Amino acid sequence: MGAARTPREKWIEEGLRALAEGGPDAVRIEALAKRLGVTKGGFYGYFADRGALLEAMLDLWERESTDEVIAQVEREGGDPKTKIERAGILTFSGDRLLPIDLAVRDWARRDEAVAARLRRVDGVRMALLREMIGTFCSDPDEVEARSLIAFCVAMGHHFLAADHGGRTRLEVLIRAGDVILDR
Amino acid sequence: MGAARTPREKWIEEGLRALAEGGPDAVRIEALAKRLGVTKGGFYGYFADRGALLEAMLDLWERESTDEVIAQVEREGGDPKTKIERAGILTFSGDRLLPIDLAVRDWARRDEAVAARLRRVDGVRMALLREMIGTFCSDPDEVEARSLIAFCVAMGHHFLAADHGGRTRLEVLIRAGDVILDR
DNA sequence: CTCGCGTTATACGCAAGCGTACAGAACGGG
DNA sequence: CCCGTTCTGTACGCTTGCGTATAACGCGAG
Repeated sequence: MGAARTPREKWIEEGLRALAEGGPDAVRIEALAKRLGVTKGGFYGYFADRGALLEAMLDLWERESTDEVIAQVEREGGDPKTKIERAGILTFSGDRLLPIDLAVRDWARRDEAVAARLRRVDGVRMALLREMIGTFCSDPDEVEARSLIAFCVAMGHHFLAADHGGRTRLEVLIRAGDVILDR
Repeated sequence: MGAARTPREKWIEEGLRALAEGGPDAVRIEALAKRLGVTKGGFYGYFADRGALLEAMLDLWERESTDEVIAQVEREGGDPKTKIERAGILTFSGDRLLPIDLAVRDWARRDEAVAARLRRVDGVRMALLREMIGTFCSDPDEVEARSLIAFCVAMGHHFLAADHGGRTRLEVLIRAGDVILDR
C-alpha cells in the first residue's frame, strides 16, 4: 500500500497553524493544501468535510492543553508554586499553544460546542490555580477570587494593547504577580 | 432629491452588529443589506469598498469607546472611584460596546492598523484606572500593576469559561475587586 | 404636474472555496 | 516483476461574495 505523503496529522497541524494566525475562518482546506505543497485531493480520504477537521483540531488542542501539560508538570515535580508557574509558562508562552488558545477563546464566544471544550480546559487550569493559591490563603472565597485574577491576567494581558509609561510589560506583570500572590 | 432610506450610518451600525456577533469575517456587505431589508445597490454610493466600511466602523467604535464614555462620566461627576466604576460599566457591560470590544481585541492580534486603534483606546482607559488607583496607592509601580490587573479582569473574564464551585461569577468578581483595590 | 437628482433593484463578470468524480501515480506484498 | 491498494492531481458543478453597470423608482423643487 502506498505511504501517505500527507497523513491525517499534517492536516490537523496545519489547520491549527491557520487557526492561530487567522481564526477559524482562515482554516480553508485549499489554503492548507497549498501550504502543505499538495492539492486537496487526499483531504477527503481522512475527513468527511471541513467540520470534521475542525473537530479533530479541537480534539488535539484539548488534549495537548490539559493532559500533556499536566503530565509534563507532574513529571518535573517541584512545590505547588513551581508547578503552577511551569503550567502557566507551558500554556501562555511559546508560539504554539498560546495563539491557538487565544483564537479558541474568541471562537468559543460564538460556538457553544467550542465553549464547552474551553470550559473543560479552563476548569482544569483553574483547579491547578486553586490548589497553589490554597497553600497560602485559607479563605476559599478569596482563593477563588485570586485564582480568577491570576488567570485573567495571564490570559488577558495578551489581549491588552497599552504601554506602561516606560516600564516593560514583563516588569509590570512581575509586580502584578506580587499583588496577586500577596507577596 | 430622494431621501436616503438607508443612510451611511445604518450600514455602519449593522456592520458593528455583525462584527460583534461573528467577527470581522462576518461583515459581509450582502448579508448586511439583507438584514437592512435592502440590496447592496446603495452601499457603493457611501463606501468605496468593504475596507472603507470597516474603517468607518472602527472610527465610530473608537469615538464611542473613548470620547463619549469620558464625556458621559464627566457629565455625571462623582468621586474618582465612582467615575471609574461607571466607565467600566459603560465599556464592559451592556450588549452594545462589550461584544464589539472583544471582537476588536481578537481582530487586533492579526491587523496592525486595528492594533494601533486599540492601543489608543486602551491607553485612555488605563489612564483612567491609574488616576483612580493613584488616589489610594502611592507607589507608581504598584499603581501600574493594579491597573493592569483591574483591566485584565474586567476584560478577560469575558473570555474565561469556568465555573466557581457554586459561586456566581459576579460574586467572585466582587471579591476580586476587594483584592485588586486593596479593601 | 413634471422634471431631475439621488437612491435602489437587478443583472453581470469574476474569484474563492466546498465537496465529488475519476484517472493516474506510487509503493508494498506476493 | 506485477498487481492492487492507497494516496494524489485534475476537473467539474455549485454556492457565496465582491465590485460594476445600468435601469427603474421616488421624492422634492419649480
